[in-house]
Amino acid sequence: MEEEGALSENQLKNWTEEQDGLKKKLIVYDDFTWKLSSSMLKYVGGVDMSFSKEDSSVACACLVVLELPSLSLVYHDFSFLRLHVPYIPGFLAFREAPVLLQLLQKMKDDKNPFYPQVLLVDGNGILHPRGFGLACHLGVLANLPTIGVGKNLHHVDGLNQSEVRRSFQLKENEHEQVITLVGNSGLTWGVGFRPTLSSLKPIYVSVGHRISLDSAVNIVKMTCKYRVPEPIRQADMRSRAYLQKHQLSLLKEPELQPTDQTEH
DNA sequence: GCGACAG
DNA sequence: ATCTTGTCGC
Repeated sequence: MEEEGALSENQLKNWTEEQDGLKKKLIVYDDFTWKLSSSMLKYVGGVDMSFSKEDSSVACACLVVLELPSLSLVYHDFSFLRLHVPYIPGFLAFREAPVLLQLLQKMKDDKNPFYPQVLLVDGNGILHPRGFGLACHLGVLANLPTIGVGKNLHHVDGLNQSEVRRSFQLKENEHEQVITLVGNSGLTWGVGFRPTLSSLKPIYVSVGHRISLDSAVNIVKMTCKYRVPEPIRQADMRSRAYLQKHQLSLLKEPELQPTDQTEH
């Protein structure tokens, strides 16, 4: 009834090799036909997952699509399932990417007109020990522009959460909404972002796939009503609500198949 | 060796 | 990730 325990070193090695292999396809500049400044960007997707506290292998994945500039919801879909892969820092994609890809693929198969032009992912992009987090992983496999959004900082290349918060407090930065995350190596990994100047806890935005950091930050700005960009926030709230409503029946079914339910 | 470590 | 109400403040 629980997820698998510790993984073999071989598995981690295989996963590392898979990340390094997929990383060769990563594109970190704007690779799309629409223009941010125009009204050609209409459909922004968001994905998130919630988990049962009784059985952490029971999960609900949610994909939403919001329409710009109103940020109104035009699509949402869920998948309820049992996960058999544990969460290991640096390997989140192997736990969450399969079901999220399935939700995207279903939209594509249905030729749904609201298929997202860009996807916001709860989890990092290149802000990752090997420069290939969940947002990159999803972007490459779905061949879709993606943006990574972390609610906590994954400590990479000497980056440190409290230091980022401190630099937002500096007087020279008191009017800054964005702080570039430059590691000890001199590489830029992403930005710390605060939706309001009074926000104490920033979010961390990094390039996923087929987008530049500058464009990624602009899209986050366009979709941020609260701390977390609205597409991810909607996917978060809806996956949590769906889980709480249905988990009783799910906990009773040891071998329940993944079930999709589209509503819109 | 020890601690840190997206969700 | 998950638990969890009210409450203080703009």
